[in-house]
Amino acid sequence: MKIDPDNKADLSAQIAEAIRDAIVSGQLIVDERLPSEAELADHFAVSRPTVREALKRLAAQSLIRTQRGAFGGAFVNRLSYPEAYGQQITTATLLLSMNAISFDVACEARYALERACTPLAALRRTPDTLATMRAEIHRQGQPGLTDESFCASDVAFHRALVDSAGNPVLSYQLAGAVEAMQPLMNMITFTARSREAIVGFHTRIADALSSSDAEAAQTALTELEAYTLTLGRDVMAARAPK
Amino acid sequence: MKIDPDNKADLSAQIAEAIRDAIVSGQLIVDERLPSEAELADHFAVSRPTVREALKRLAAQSLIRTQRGAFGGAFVNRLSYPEAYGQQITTATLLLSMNAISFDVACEARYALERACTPLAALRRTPDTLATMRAEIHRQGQPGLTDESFCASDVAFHRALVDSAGNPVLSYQLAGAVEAMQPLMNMITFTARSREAIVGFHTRIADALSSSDAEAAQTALTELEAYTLTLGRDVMAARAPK
DNA sequence: TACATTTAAATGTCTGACAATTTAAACGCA
DNA sequence: TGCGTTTAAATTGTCAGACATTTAAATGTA
Repeated sequence: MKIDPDNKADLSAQIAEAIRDAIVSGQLIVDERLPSEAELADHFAVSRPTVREALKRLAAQSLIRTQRGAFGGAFVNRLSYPEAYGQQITTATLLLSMNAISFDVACEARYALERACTPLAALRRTPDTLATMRAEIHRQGQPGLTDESFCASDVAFHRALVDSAGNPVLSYQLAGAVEAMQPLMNMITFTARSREAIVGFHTRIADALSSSDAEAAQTALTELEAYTLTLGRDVMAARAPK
Repeated sequence: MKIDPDNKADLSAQIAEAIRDAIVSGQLIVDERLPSEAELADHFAVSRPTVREALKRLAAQSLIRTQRGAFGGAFVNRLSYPEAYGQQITTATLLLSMNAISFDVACEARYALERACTPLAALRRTPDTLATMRAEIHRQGQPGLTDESFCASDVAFHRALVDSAGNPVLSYQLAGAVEAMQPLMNMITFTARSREAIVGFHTRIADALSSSDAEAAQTALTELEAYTLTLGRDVMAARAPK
């Protein structure tokens, strides 16, 4: 873990980077304990608050975890799937909300990625994931549902679809794409008719996966994409009239 | 921006969360200046170092940037694509390296995602992205190339393929999938024969995109996936003999 | 042995100070 | 007045030292 010469950037950022490099390069392995804050301060010739700021940076990225008490300290953290999901989702959500991404572009990306899952999902869907999809479809048909709950159920349905592919890396990658769309979808007011149409598409997708018909599932997804696009465009048109 | 009651978790983590919530919920908008550290310390009734640790957590996630001097301070940062790419890549790389993901699973996810891009790429590929792909193919044919350089060029080729789809959100999502594979691919020793085979697949893909033949591109990608899989399996078999 | 107590090591937090940096305002000068 | 220079103020970056809190090992005791 090397030192920092006469770089004039923030010391805490430099130190964080040095430790991060040590982790990604394998010099520090999972569950290994880092030197104590005092030792790190000594090693880098800085004060303890500066070291602490560096460690907090790493903690924010789930690269380390800290434990108080004797024989506590900072440990290299095994990045778990849930943590990775979470980071993926917040990053994707922020990227979309802060960069004026058009509904069309986000929608296209999302459905393209979901279509990538259907061949695998048709092969590997389990009774479990199918049941989840059916349950969400049923919920989406309930009359009293708010738009937000409908959206949340929509997300749950699509996550089940993605998980059906039985590939955790794929699930991780798509978590951001699916979840980050929710704020955009939440702007849509779902009429009884549009809900009915969406439930219809969902049913077709679930049926196709049940019978392992990847092609039918893709077709239904593509039609759902086109339909979602028209809904989104209506909202955008209503938002920016004139 | 609300306070924290009698939660006994780290104060800096709680404060970071409070500010993050304010950002994602839109209470704080892009380029808006946060209160000074002293004011935040006062507001949350903690000391300045504690506030600073919270701010460093947010800075590590590119949620804020800081500026020194009078009228400096912490500002809500617009998450740019390059930053998002970077986070995506480091997270995906760590997830793969720390969780004993099998080569097969990672490979499957990557090619499934890339296949999702081909229909769009066939429609929208530009002379620019095609030229990049051709250039990388040419480089991959050079004799003196090290295995690492070959890998890097392979990544560049696939990124060009993804970028051909002309959808920045899709490019962002796939950055992790493509780049995170590189450490795994780097374990492979590419013989002259395997390089020739890979260049052949790449050429077929580029040709297919040139002539807007999405189906041919998908077929070539699928065959490349199968071929990569055999290479990876050979390495894994050699690694864990007995 | 089993349980309670002590102790030591580490992180979490606070206080107060100074350094470095940057901008706006004040000032001086033609 | 107009413009360049200086000064002052605000803010983050860093440091030193201290105390509080937590945790597990070591120790003592019945």
